[in-house]
Amino acid sequence: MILDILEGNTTHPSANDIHKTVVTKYPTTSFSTVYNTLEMLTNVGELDKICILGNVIKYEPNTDPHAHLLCKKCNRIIDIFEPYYAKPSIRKIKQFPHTIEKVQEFLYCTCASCLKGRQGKKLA
Amino acid sequence: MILDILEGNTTHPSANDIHKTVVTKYPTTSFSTVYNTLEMLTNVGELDKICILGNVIKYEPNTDPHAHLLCKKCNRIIDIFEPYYAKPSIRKIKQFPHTIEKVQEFLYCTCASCLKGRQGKKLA
DNA sequence: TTGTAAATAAGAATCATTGCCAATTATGTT
DNA sequence: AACATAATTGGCAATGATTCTTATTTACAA
Repeated sequence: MILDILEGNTTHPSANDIHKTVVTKYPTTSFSTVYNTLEMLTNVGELDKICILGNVIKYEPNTDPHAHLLCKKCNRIIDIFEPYYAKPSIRKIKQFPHTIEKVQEFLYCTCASCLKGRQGKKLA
Repeated sequence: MILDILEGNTTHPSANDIHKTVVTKYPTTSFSTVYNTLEMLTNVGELDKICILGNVIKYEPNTDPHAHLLCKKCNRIIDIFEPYYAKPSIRKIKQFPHTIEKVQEFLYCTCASCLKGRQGKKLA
């Protein structure tokens, strides 16, 4: 069910968000199980964790390389695939050849909606 | 004193690390003061916060654009200025013109020392 | 000196995450 | 089916980084 919740989900939910959804169907589900499952799914490569400046960990079902745009006004996280994202050109780092397994790129900005003064409620 | 500790420091210390150093000279210094000072220095642009996947916040005195290499074996954070780092080409993002204020890039890897089997103690 | 504002210390509060363990469930074997 | 064993789960306590609160101290100005 956790995979179903995350499949195609672009809202980057936290463990707490996911738990809230799961308990509507399986009311006794504990946080342990949610965290264990998310950890397992991350380890097998189904999910990525993203964490912005010490806030809660969010779970990203789209593991294709892409950047995340972080709006300081509304706290929303927006996936950016093109054209900013720097595709890993690993060989260029002579000190660390062939060892980079993952790249995370965070772009701090004011999002388009907030720029136009029509952003929604600020997320937690 | 906190600025002095961080000046030229490439170890990316945490608030706790900084507090430990400060109390050797000013034994009554509280965490409140350390956190308040770090927050203030961040707000005036002297420091950047960096946070890796839910670990503690580390403080980076070098605010020049650069990437961070994160070794999974020894947990060390290494500054990378060239040639990987994608310099912000902000104008290329049509959806978000002229609004990107900061870019953070994290490269997950095994560092050169660990590759050669001579890494130091794993950091906390 | 005296009043007022700012900074600080101390510790409690918060809260996401992890750890622990007993209870439950699944799996495999006769 | 009955049993043994392993894996998963639920409940909740523990952890620990960060924030909050409040009284106290310090800095500054009139």
